[in-house]
Formats: sequence, C-alpha cells, structure tokens
Amino acid sequence: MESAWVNTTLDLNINPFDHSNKALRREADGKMGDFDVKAPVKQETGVLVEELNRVSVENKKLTEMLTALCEHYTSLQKQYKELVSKNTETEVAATSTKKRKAECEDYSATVIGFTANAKSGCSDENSCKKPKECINAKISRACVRTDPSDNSLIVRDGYQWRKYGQKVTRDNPSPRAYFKCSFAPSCPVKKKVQRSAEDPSILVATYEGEHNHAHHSPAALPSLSPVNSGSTTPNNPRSAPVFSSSSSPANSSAPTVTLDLMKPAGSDDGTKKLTQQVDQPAIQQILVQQMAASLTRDPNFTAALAAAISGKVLDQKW
DNA sequence: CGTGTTTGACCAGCGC
DNA sequence: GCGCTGGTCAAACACG
Repeated sequence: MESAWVNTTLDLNINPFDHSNKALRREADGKMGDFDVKAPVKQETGVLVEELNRVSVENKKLTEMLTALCEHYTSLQKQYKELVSKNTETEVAATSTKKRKAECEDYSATVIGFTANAKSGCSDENSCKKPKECINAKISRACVRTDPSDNSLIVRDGYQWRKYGQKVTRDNPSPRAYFKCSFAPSCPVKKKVQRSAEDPSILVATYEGEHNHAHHSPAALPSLSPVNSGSTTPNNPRSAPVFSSSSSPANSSAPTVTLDLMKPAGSDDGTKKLTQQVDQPAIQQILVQQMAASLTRDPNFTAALAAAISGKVLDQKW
C-alpha cells in the first residue's frame, strides 16, 4: 500500500488567504459592506479565521502522521512478505488437511492473503478435494467496522443483496448471514457476513464468485466512493475489497467510507490481508483523511461549504 | 400486492 | 453408519 491508495494530501481549501477564495471573499466583503459591518462582525470573522488556521495546522499534522504511518506500514509489509515466503509451504501442508469449506475460506484469507482474487486454496491437491465453491468461486474477504451495538449484519458495498439464510456457527456466537446478489438474476455472487469473534465491532464479509453485471446502485454506494481512486474496478468487490466504516440502516446518519487497501488484482500476496494488523485508530484516521479528501474534491461540497460559511456570517444578528 | 426478511427444515460434506 | 456442522431452501411474515 503505497501512496497510491492513500492520498495524504488534505486540502480543505478553507484558508481565507488562499487566492482561490478571492472571489468568495470579495462577495462576502461586498455583502458585509451593504450591511455596514462593524466591530462585532470583524471580531466574528477573526474568530473564524483563527479557527480555520487552527484546522489547517491540525490538518498538516495529521497529514504528516499519516505519511509516517504509511512508511511504517510499508516496512512492516516487506517484513511480512519475507515471513510469508518462508513459511508458506509448511503452513499449507499443515492447514490443508484440517477441514472443509469453511477452513478453505479461512485458509484463503489467512494464509494466501486478505481477500483479493484468492482462488480459494486450489494451489495444492488437497485443497482441490474441497467442495465446488472452493474450487471455482473466487473468494474474497472484507472487514467492516460498525457499531457493536448494531446487530444488523448489513455491509453496504454498493451492490444489492438478498438475504436467504442465517445460521449460528460453532466457532462464533454471533450469527452468520447469507446473501445473494439480487440485482442480476444470473449473478452467482454470494456473500456471507458475520461479526468477528475477537472484535464484535467488526463485520467480516466473505464474497464468493464474480459479478457478471455492472455496479448499479450509486445510491447504495457510499457517497465517498471516489477513494477507490482508479486503480481498482469499483464494480467488483474482489478487486476492490473494502475496509469500510459503514453505517447501517439503523444508523444512516453516519457517513460510509470505502477504503481500498489493496493493490489492483494480480498484485503480490504481501499486499493482502494486512488490514487487521493496522492499528484501529490509524484506520479511523485514514478514513477521516479519505473522507475529507473526497469531500474537498467535490466542487459541490466546497461551494456548499463556502455558502454555509458566508451565510453563517451574514445571518448573524448584531 | 410485490419485495425482502426471518427462520425452521432439509441436504451434503466431513470426521470418527 | 452416525452425528456434527455449514449451506440452502422455502413457507410464513413484515413492510411500503
């Protein structure tokens, strides 16, 4: 994961001394002139400017922290790749004899890597004895942070799913929900969603198969989906695996963020599955950065923000 | 009334 | 062969 997937720049475009805001300031100044602005207005403006400067400084600090984090992550990733390359053979031998499908998926997620085009354990003969899904279906996995108190098993990934079953599994007290892609009748993709046994605030979504249709539901997509910036196809959850801070329907007011932590399909194994090793505060910080970056790239948002700020100033009763 | 969810029943793979 | 377990089906139900 290099800076290719994390844009460490966060230009909130709110610096009042930025030349790009000259027009806005002129407009605001003109309106202020119309109302014969006096000392309280200047004081209020000064407070706002001070606040904006403070936010800018904080933004800069956060950006630096994120950059350092990315560098640290890269070094850890290299170390991990070395370890994996050393241990893969012995681990395959140890795990391939254990059990059936579920373990096959776990294997693909924990040994081959975190999600992304893992051809679920067919690299050795033992694994190919597994059921058909394990042979043909592409398996990927995504982790989604949700409110632990929210017991709905809904992962909003932009596709439309129909729930067809729920089951309590032996190794996890929380139920596992089974979904089928309901957009295209012929779409073979299935999804399993279950809370992590270790961290109930994390939903683990396992995707099986490959969508044979386009991403259809922009409304269902997180509004901040541009963070998928280019390198991955947004209509394929395997090639665009997510670590999302997701809002459930019960908590629809919270923003949903989709963050592509993976390289494009076909990248090396070392780039996979490190999501769960990253510190959770760091993830949250990255999510915040991504949200801000996405918002500030949206001209509608910046325009609305400018209008809101100017409106706030002008609406003050003095 | 159409669509999606819930949930108990059923089926199949696997280990013993 | 039997029991355990995960996965799927389908009737009942809820909701807009």
